[in-house]
Amino acid sequence: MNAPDPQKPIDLRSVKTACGTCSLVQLCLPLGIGKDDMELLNSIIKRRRPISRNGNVFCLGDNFHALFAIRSGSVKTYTITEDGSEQITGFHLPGEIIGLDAISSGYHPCGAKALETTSVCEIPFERLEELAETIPGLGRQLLRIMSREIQSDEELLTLLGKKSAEERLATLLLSLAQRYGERGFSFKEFHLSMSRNDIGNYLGLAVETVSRLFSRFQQQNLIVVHNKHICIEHLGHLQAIAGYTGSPPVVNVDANAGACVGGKR
Amino acid sequence: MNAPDPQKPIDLRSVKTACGTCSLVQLCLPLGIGKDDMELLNSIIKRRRPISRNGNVFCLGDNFHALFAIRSGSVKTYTITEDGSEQITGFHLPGEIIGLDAISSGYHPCGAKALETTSVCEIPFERLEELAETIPGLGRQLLRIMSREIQSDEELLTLLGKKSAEERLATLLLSLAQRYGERGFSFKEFHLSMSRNDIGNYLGLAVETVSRLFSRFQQQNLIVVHNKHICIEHLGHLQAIAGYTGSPPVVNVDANAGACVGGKR
DNA sequence: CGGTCCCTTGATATTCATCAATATCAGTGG
DNA sequence: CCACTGATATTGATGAATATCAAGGGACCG
Repeated sequence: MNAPDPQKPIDLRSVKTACGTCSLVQLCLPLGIGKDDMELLNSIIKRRRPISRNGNVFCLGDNFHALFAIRSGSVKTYTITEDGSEQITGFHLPGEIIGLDAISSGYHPCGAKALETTSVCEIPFERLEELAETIPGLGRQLLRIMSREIQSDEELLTLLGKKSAEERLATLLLSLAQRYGERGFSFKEFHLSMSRNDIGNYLGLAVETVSRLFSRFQQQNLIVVHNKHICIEHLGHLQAIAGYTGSPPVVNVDANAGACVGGKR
Repeated sequence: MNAPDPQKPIDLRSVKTACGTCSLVQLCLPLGIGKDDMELLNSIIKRRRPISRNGNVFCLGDNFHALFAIRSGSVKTYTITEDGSEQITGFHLPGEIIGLDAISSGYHPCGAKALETTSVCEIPFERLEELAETIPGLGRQLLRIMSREIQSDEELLTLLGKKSAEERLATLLLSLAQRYGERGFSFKEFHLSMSRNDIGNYLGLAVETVSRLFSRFQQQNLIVVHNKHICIEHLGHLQAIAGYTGSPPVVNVDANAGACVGGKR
């Protein structure tokens, strides 16, 4: 069930113990804070026992009291629309923080469900805020993480607003490839922990369309698909499909626009 | 070129525009911080001269050095995709903070352009971070604002991923109505500062579709349209179209799922 | 081994984009 | 005030992309 780990980048035992020895430290909350401070952060974090597939990390509507960092496994976050259908808002891999959208309202506008057996670190938010007052680097990193989340949501907006079905799936595959790569796994060969249904839901497509696209991509020798196992054969070509036309993006189209108010370019 | 110097103590203009007397204080950054602290915050904020229609608040790719709060007018934020086309990521009204997506990378992944004559407050980010270390409430409010942004992006994702053209336009109209209402304007009658093109772009629809929908909504007596002036005639019906089916949304569909790990409901 | 769920593939339907023509609006200058 | 121009908006006709419906095939699990 678990993804293959070719280089064994993650020693499970050490991951279990503390942020200081967690291999995800470069991706996660403690990035850029000192050893002593890390110890403090470590002391407020609760490591929970693994959640099995389809288990909830938190539920839609839950009171917000903590953020969660994914230690291993993977998670989908989703909302339920007024008519009862689900919209998946993200797939999350180890090192990513979920629950950020709940800070403002005090309850979770999204639910989070494990796609496979998953361990998470629970980070009580009040204590995190207290800590951030004494560790400036921590507050900064939290802002950076939230900013990155906003940025990635914006990319997803573009995907849903402008891209064709082909472009959408190619973009998702490349995103997963890159993120697996950043985590020490192979970027060209990985396991999809989510169902076709989830993929379609996330990309705003019908399941059938997703299925057809996988078939088409395979026919074109872009990828090899075996159930949930994906192998990317032609990264460049896949990037081309995802929207890298190769043509240089024209940044400032309108010549008549005034200069920017805020700042030098 | 430069904004009026906020340091001068009893300059009428600065008094007029200071956070302490700004009508947007309930919506904006200073919410929930004390009078003295407000003065501090006020001292780092630069008020810029108005930007005329189509002028840039900041440009795509600019180095990030400040957030901007909208004081009056309205702004669209947008990215340019690889193939050179624009995707609008948001319309922003007074009291809203833009530029949050630039914190993590240090440059602006979105541009921001005035839809009409617009004034903004420039909030240098480094100084804001310094200040947040001494004013805990400020850091908290910043997190809340970012969280709200994430939440609203997620709603937009649902809109683009699941909703029909009709639902999308109705949702946008209701969102604008509500936000104008919160700002003390009429919620049932307002002026669209953006073009049909912008609306279509934002909603992931062709201009022609938007135009047809306006016509159809008007035929159905839901709204009255005069160019850019909108009057909502049947709020309830519009809400129904936007997705409020009236049927209670079933929150926890799956009975077999495990209990939530994080927290009590 | 049988049942269930998930995935795939084909045929048809629908929504919305695109193309094209006209209409309206906002400036500009005579 | 009017005529002129370019941008913006509306409306109709057509087509393409993708959803929906339907059926069969395969994987996983007890």
